[in-house]
Formats: sequence, C-alpha cells, structure tokens
Amino acid sequence: MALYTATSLKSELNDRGWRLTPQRETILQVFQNLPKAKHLSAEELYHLLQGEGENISLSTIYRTLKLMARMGILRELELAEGHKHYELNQPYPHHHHHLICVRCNKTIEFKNDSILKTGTKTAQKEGYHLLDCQLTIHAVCPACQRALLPI
Amino acid sequence: MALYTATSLKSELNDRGWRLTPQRETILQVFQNLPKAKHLSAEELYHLLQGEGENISLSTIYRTLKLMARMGILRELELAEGHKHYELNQPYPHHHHHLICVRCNKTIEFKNDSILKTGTKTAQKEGYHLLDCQLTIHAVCPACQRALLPI
DNA sequence: AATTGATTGTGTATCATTCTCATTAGAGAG
DNA sequence: CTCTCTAATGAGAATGATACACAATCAATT
Repeated sequence: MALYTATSLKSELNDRGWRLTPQRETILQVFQNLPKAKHLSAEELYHLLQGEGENISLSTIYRTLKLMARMGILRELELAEGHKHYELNQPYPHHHHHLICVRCNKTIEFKNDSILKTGTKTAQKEGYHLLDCQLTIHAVCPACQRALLPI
Repeated sequence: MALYTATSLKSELNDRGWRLTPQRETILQVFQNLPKAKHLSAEELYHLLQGEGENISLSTIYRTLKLMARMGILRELELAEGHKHYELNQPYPHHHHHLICVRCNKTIEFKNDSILKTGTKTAQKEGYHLLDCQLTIHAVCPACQRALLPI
C-alpha cells in the first residue's frame, strides 16, 4: 500500500529476480495518473493505452495486472460487470470500499477507517502478510427498489 | 438473511409472480444441509446433485444460484479459484468473512460483528436494501511467505 | 380442467482470461 | 561495453465459466 515510483518498482522487482520493463512502467503510470477512485478493466486499460499510442498487448496487460495485484500495488475489484477491475491500492486516507446494486450495477464508494484496522488485525493474527482488504456490500439501490423489476 | 423453508420460499417467489419448482426446492435444501460455512461452485453443486440421483441441468443451476443471490438467500463469494462460490446467507451469529492467500488460495473464515453493522448502516444511509456484506482480505499466508515462490 | 406464462433442458454462443511458443530484451557478470 | 542468461513480450489459440435461444414442460390461478 505504498506509493510507487519507477525506481522503487524496479528495485522491488529486481529483488525477486524480475525486471522492470517499459510496459510495466507505463501501466503503473496510467493508474497513478487516473482520477482518484477510478478503476479500469483489462480491456479498458488496453484501449486507453491504444488511444495514447502505446501498443501493449492484451496478454501483457493481463499478466501485469495480476502481477501488480499480487505485489499489493493494485487492488483487484470484483464489481458487478462480470470482469475484474483494478485500481491503485492506496493507503489510509484514500482507502475505500464498494456498495453495489445487484440489479443496475450502480456502485458507490465509501470510506470506513475501522475496516482497514480490522483487516490488518485479522491478517496479523493469522500470520498473513496483508495485501488488500475490501468490504463489498451487495444491495438494491433506491431506484431499483421502486422499479419492482424482475430479479 | 432469514432461514427459508419450502413454504416461505414459495410465498416469496409467488409474491413476485414466480414459481417454486422442485429444482429450486432441492437446491435450497442442499445448501441448508451443507456443513456450516461450506460453500459450493455451480459445477460442484451440479456433481453433488448428480451423485444424489438428482438430474438438474447446469443452466438451471446457474440460473437458480443467481436468482437466490439476488433474493438475498445465498451469498455470492469471489474467492481465488476463478469461479464463484455460493453459500447460505446466514444472519448474525453465523455471518463471516474471508481471508484469502493470493498464492495458494488457502482461505480462512473469520467473524467480526462490527462489519455487519457497518454494512447495514452504510446501505441504510444510501437508501439501499442490504442483501449481503462481506469483507475480503487478500494476503500471503505464512507458508507462502516462507516459500519465496515467484509471484 | 383449462389457461397462461414462468421455468426447464439441451445445445450453442460468448466473453474474460490463460496458455503456448518463438522472439526480444532487462540485469548482472566480467 | 559486451556477453550470457532467462524473464518478458506479442500473437494467436485454447480454456473455462457463464449466458443465451428456443421448444417443451409444468406451476399457479381461474
């Protein structure tokens, strides 16, 4: 949950015998320049990069997203769209959670300090090294309650 | 988050113009007879039913799992295996959360009363009708920390 | 018992993600 | 700076979970 620069990313990769590539650096930058609390799917990141003239293959994007999630740099979000989203894994003041309407998929972000504390304490107690903790609330939004739509 | 019987399931379905079918009743029973905190994937449920001589098609299983999750009867869990798992959505004393090792996928369940309160309050504040709230912690387990394995 | 439309089963389609493998290119050693 | 080793990439194929289409069935209501 730290802020990464190209240099710190490089040293963390090299420590494990891995490499800093232009693709990885570019992808990290994209997430760092993203508006706060904005998240991207693999496909969205792919097209965003295409639009900037950066040709990084979809395979590399999938590999990099998974790698950075496992390093704790990115959070992997399972929202309602049927595919994963990723966002920077930011520390305390920006750490947030998601309230999702299971009908229209509308998603609201909210903050709660005690949850991160609970997560940290729980991981610690079991000897786990914490990467991310997120509270996901599944619910029906006001509009969909009124709509009385099927399912 | 209530306990369902065939009758209460039927009335809740009928209220919405839907029907109680033998397949739906059977699937609900399977989850109710499952050991506490055990969860099933669609495929696992399918084979479990086959073993009991119940021939319910995979399509129906997927449809029913999604339906019951949207009704708040089941919880949809996104663990680490790449497919969803389902379990009974049980009230307070049994409500729990998951601590997942992103490397070996080992999953630990834990309880925390305050999280459910937080979820309830958050949903309420936004006017959402709560179905489920779950804290998911991604981390690296002690064994995988020692293993120093890639990724 | 008749009617209506929700539900099922079968097979097919789709879509996200992973895999394969030949090629490229970081990182460390000398 | 050059060499070596092997991680990483790109392109396309493969996989696997899930959704869909549609004809046949059957639960609920009259």
